[in-house]
Amino acid sequence: MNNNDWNKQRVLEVLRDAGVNPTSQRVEIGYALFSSCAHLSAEEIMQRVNADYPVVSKATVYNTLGLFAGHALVREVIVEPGKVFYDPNVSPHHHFYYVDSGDLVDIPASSLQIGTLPDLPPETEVEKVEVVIRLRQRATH
Amino acid sequence: MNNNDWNKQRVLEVLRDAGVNPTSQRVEIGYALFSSCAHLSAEEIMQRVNADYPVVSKATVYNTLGLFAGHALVREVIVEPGKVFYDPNVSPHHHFYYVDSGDLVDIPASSLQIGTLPDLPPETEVEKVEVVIRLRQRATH
DNA sequence: CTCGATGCAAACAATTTGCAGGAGC
DNA sequence: GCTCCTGCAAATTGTTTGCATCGAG
Repeated sequence: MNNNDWNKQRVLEVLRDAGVNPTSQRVEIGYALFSSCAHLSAEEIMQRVNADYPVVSKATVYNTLGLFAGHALVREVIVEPGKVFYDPNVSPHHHFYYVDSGDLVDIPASSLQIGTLPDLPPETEVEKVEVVIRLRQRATH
Repeated sequence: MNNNDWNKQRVLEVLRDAGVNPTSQRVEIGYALFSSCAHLSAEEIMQRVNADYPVVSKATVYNTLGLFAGHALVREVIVEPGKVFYDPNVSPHHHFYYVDSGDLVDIPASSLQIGTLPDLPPETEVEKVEVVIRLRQRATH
C-alpha cells in the first residue's frame, strides 16, 4: 500500500483509526499530505488545500500537522532554521538534503546502518534518531 | 586546548586566522560563544554579550553567527523548528537532544559509528552529516 | 574622496496562543 | 444548557534584508 489511490474516504478512516476526530479540515489536510509522494512544507500543504478557494487557515495547518505528528501519522523533518518538511512516510528511514535546491530525498533504513550506538543516559529512551546527510553540488575546480 | 582560559585577545587572533575581520562586536560574540562550554542559542548569546549594557543588536548576532559558520568557527545544530544551537565544537561529532529539557549534549564521533553509507547521487559531495538522537524521560508504567 | 565592509532598524516569515463559535451530550 | 473540542485572528518569536554609516586606502 502506498501513495497512489488515496481518496478522502480512506483518509477519514485512517484518521479515525488513529484516534483523531476526522473533521473536514483535517481530512483535507491529510488528503493533501498522503496523496502527495513528496516532502511538503506547511506552506505548500496550505497552498494545495486552498488551491481553489480558502478552506483552512495557516494556523490550522500547523496545529493539524502537529496533531498528526503526535499520532505518528506524519514525520517532521527539520533541515534548516525555519524549514520543516512533513513526510508521510513514518517508517524508520533517513534523508538526503540537497543544500542547493532544497530538495529532500529518502534514504531507506537498509542503506544506512548505524554501527555502534552510544550508551544512553539513565532513565531515558530514544524517541527518534534523525540522520540528515547534507549534499552539495561537487565543486568544479 | 579547550574551553577554559579564553580571552578576547585570543578570540581576536582566532578570527583573524580564519580570515574574519575582527571587529569589536565579532570579538564580543566570539568570546561569549567560545568561553562557554555550552550549546547556546542566538538569543542566549545576545543576552550574554549585552548583559551589562547594549553592545550588539539581534540582527548582528545572527549575521555574525552565520559568518562564523561559513568560516567553520562554529557549527549550527538544528533540533526544533525555530531552535538553532551554535556549537563551538566544530570537529565531527553527534548530539543527544533531551526533548523534555531542551538540552543538547555531545556524542563523541567515536561512540557512534555509521556502518554502511549509501551511494551518493552523481556529481554531489557530502557537506555534513547530522545525527541527532532525541531522548525522552523513560515512561513510568 | 571613494568604495567596500559593517551593524542594525525595520521588514518579513514561521509558529504559537487565546479565545469565539460550534458540536455532542 | 453546559462542556469540551475546533479553527483561526492576532500575537509572538525567529530570521533576513536594505540601507545609513564607518573606516581603510
